[in-house]
Amino acid sequence: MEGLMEEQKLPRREREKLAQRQEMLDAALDLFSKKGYGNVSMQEIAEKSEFAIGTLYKFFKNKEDLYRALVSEQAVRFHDGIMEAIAASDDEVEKLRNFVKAKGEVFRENAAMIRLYFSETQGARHNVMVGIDLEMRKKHDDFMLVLASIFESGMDRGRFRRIADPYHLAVAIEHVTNGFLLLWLEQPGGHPELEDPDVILNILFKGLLV
Amino acid sequence: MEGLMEEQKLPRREREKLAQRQEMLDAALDLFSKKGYGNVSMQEIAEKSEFAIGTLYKFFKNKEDLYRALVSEQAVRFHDGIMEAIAASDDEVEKLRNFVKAKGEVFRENAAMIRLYFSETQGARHNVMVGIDLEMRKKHDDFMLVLASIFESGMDRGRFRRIADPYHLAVAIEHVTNGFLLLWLEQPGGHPELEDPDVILNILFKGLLV
Amino acid sequence: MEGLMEEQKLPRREREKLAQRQEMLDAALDLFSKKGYGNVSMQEIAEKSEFAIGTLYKFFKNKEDLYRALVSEQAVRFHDGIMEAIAASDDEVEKLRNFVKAKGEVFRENAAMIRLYFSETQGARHNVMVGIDLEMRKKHDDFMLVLASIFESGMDRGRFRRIADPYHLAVAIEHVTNGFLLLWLEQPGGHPELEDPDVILNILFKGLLV
Amino acid sequence: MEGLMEEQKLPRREREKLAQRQEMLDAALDLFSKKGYGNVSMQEIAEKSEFAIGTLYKFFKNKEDLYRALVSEQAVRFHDGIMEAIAASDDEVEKLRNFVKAKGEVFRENAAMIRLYFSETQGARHNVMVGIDLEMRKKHDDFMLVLASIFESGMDRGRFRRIADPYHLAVAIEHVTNGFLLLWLEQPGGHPELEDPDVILNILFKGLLV
DNA sequence: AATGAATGAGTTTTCATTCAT
DNA sequence: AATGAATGAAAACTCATTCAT
Repeated sequence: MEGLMEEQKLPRREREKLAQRQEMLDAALDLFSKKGYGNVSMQEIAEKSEFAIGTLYKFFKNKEDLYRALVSEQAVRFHDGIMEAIAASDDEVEKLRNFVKAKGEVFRENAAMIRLYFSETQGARHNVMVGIDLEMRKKHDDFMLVLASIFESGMDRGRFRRIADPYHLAVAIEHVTNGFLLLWLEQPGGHPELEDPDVILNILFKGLLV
Repeated sequence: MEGLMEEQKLPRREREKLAQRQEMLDAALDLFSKKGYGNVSMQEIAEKSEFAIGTLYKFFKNKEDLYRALVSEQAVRFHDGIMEAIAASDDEVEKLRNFVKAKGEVFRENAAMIRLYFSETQGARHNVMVGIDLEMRKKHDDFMLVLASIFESGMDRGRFRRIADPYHLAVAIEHVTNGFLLLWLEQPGGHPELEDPDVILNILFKGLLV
Repeated sequence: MEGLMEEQKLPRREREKLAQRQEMLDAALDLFSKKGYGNVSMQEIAEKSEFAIGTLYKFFKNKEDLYRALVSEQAVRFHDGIMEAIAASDDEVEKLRNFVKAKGEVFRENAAMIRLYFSETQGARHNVMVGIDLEMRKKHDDFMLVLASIFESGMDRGRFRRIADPYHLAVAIEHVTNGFLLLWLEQPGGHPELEDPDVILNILFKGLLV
Repeated sequence: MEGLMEEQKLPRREREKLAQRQEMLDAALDLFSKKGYGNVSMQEIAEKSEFAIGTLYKFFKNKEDLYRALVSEQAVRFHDGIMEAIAASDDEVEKLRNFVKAKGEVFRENAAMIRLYFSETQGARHNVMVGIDLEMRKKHDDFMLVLASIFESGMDRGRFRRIADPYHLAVAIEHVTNGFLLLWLEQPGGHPELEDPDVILNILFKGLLV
């Protein structure tokens, strides 16, 4: 909302520039998520976004810079959105529910981006971002600490049982949600029950053992 | 065990060939896991494995074929090892414990291979294997069904409470273990408590909610 | 002197244009002499001279044209200055002394320009000016004839011995001065004795052989 | 002479490699000397030498490396040849005569190379060899000292008059010969008298002044 | 008239793959 | 069978030049 208002205030030329930049990033996102970083040429991105190659290089220093911008800008948006959702309640259970809900929404709205996000935050971190994205990395680490603190305060306040280390629980909930969202990514709409956050939360909330 | 016996039966020439092939794959695994597929040249693999480039091409149709062989053979080992561990007990809880234990061991022994495993089973499946790895994919899907069936039979036999869909529980345990193992991958030895499978299992076994 | 008077007569607009043009050429001279033609972009010249690229192209058809203008204008100044110095006396010895003196002064005042002068009058005439600079070439050839005529008239008038063909002597004095000035260019101030023209002239004036 | 004998001893493969390398250098020399470094593409050199571009890069790390090899190998040959000619006599006058003669021969046999040599040893040293060719530079400086020492010993032995500093005389003879050879380069055969070394030497040997 | 954003041809360089030895 | 020299297509990137504003 604020973002929109700010954009309106920019001089026309600036707004155009931003729009162009976005078109380039959109084209790149589509191509990268379909074919993978290594199989997309700058030529292709230029053609798809309908700019000349030289223009791409006016906006991004090189291919890696373009890629980094793409991943990092989106990641910032994701994290910020999810953090906001968490902050919207004071109750720990509600916070977790909001987290799962918001993460699900982000996933469903940005499937293409998510594939990229996974290829960079999970495993093979060398692919393109060889030790780059320190900023992104930091964001993610901070976020895990926020999740952990939710479990901790829930325990302190007697809402949660101390079944495990709070940080371990943070890791668990982060990866369980990823797992389910990946499931959805593979066949969108194939698991409508997963759109209910409680289906996911119950796995942690209720004990499996009799 | 069986593998070894089979090899013994092969004529010398054949055994040599297999050994050569393995040296190539080992060199490739090391390089790919360190630098990423796109940053490793066939020249490098040839040098590291001490074969001529042409010889590499006698064994593998092209670079992608070599990569595919590498990933799929490793994945086979990986899955087979874990399946075996699961089969070693009839008790569902014990099966899950064996699963977590075996997966952890495989991880710790094959960090290089794991990076590859993640870059191919998680998200960005396009990186190199654009729609390839069908065989691998199938293996993984089958494995998830095996996991699900453990939960199901546990429920049927009254060992587990029906807190969630068995397949969902399979997804959960798969990703929770991944999460913890990834943690270990980042700082090996940094989380010694995670070497106890029960620390991980408890997260699913015990209910968080009071 | 005349140059200045002419400029004063020009309408303001014209004078401004000439001044702008000169700023462009000055910036270009500095860059070309420091980095070489091939390593200087029009962008850089535009930035250094504080004009827009488009404006550069209003003044010069293209990069080569700008370069040509630069070299040829400098060469004109150079040759005119030296010709004037030569004309300032009627005595041949004095003419040669003035030539050496004036050439040395021009060198010391315009080291940047000199590097350009050498790269164009010596050897590798193709560098940029592939068969271009006919005008410049002509100037230089004429100048050699002037030098030769000094030797000739000196011989006719009995001031010089007929030790060699006058044109050969012209070539000799031209290159000997170049050699010494190049020496100075490499370590300015390193050879103060060379600022005395007679040190150079004596090499031709006095016979080496006993 | 020795060079040839050595080559004969090399294994066939090595000899072929050297021959290929030479073909590349020959093609490059021709193109560079005709069009200038900046106006010759690796593609062109590849085509002219009838190798694939990749093969060029097997022999030379990059374009600059190829250029450097070209200039420096030839320069070494030139300097060595001339040094040898100088060493062939004990008499100073004879040494200088041999120098002028040998330099003339080298010029006449290697006109294309000479253009390149000038563009790198004279003036605009940045063109390509920005502070590179230290080895070459050193060779040339050493050579000037050798020339100077000839003048010095000639003076000590009473063969030469002390008309100037020996190093200055070295600079003078180096540049006077360059001047005449450049003259010849412009119209080969146009100045047959310059093939007699004494025509050049007399300019220094005999005094101009009456 | 002045600007500088946009262009895209052209350059260097890499590397998977082939094939003669 | 094994080799590795040779290939050349394809990629990243630069920069002189144009032209709408």
